[in-house]
Amino acid sequence: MSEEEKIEYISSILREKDISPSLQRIQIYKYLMDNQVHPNVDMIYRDLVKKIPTLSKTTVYNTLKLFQSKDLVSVITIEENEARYDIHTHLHGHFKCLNCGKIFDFDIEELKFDPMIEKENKIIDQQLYIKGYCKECIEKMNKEKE
Amino acid sequence: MSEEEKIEYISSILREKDISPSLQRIQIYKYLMDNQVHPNVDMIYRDLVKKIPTLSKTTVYNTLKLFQSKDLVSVITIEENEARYDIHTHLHGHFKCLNCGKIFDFDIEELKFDPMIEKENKIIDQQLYIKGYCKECIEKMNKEKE
DNA sequence: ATCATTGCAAACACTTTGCATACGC
DNA sequence: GCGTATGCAAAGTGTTTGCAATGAT
Repeated sequence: MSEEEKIEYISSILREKDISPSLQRIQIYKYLMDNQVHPNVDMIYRDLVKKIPTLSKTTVYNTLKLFQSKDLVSVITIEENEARYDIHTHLHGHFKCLNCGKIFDFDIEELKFDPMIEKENKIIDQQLYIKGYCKECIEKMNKEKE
Repeated sequence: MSEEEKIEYISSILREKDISPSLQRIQIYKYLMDNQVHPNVDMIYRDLVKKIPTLSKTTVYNTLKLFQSKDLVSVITIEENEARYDIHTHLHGHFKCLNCGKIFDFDIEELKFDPMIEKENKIIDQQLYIKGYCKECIEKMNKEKE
């Protein structure tokens, strides 16, 4: 997809949700598409302000809140101190390495829990978070031991 | 279990983890035992300051951090803006009602995901969060419609 | 011209830090 | 008496709010 095509594609997604596709909104959405690393507000701001020098953090906050309310992005609260954002896709889990801080996705086949939960309550969003030590950090730690 | 027995029991748990069982620490642990509603720091502080008038929020923060590091409590980050605390027990999920704000536990039989995740990485903690509308709120909303 | 969007600055809320006081062995 | 635990006050950090300036149709 060319850059222009991508922008047109994003614009159509936004229009479908009754969001007027401003420069800032398109770029924030594009950033989330291109950088699926679950960025926080600061990362989004610091990278995009290079392209849009007048950009303010408030706009990033406003836009993400808008996207959230329209179900375009989901918030990941695996970190205790800050929100991270993810383009809304299929159900997947998030693994956070307690050593290097990296957060990566993994596929979930199925979440098995008491079916009454689903029957009695209305589920809007599900998040599975796993914390631990990632493959790379474990290997590094093992090497250091030698 | 009598009150004294409970305090003795908590003291032994703390001592096992090399934590000297001070009045504050015992009462914070007891609060988490007695009130399994996933309180935040403010709830713990507001209730306990009635019993311990000199209590400070700093102590609540310090103590919870200490308990966390000793694996006595787990932090629930289902809320975007604040941490909630839970006595460390068996694996269970948390459901948060987007209407009334209540958070309740539910049992998980099994978490099914790619076994490579478990093989390659070291899992320390797992959290499953579900957000939606709870039974009571759904019933209330349906009644209001009539 | 009007309405929506943006962005600055200030306010907010939760949490952490520095340091002096108080407590326990 | 000495080391740890406590608690006040201030600072820090992520986020929200109020409002004026800007932009789009």
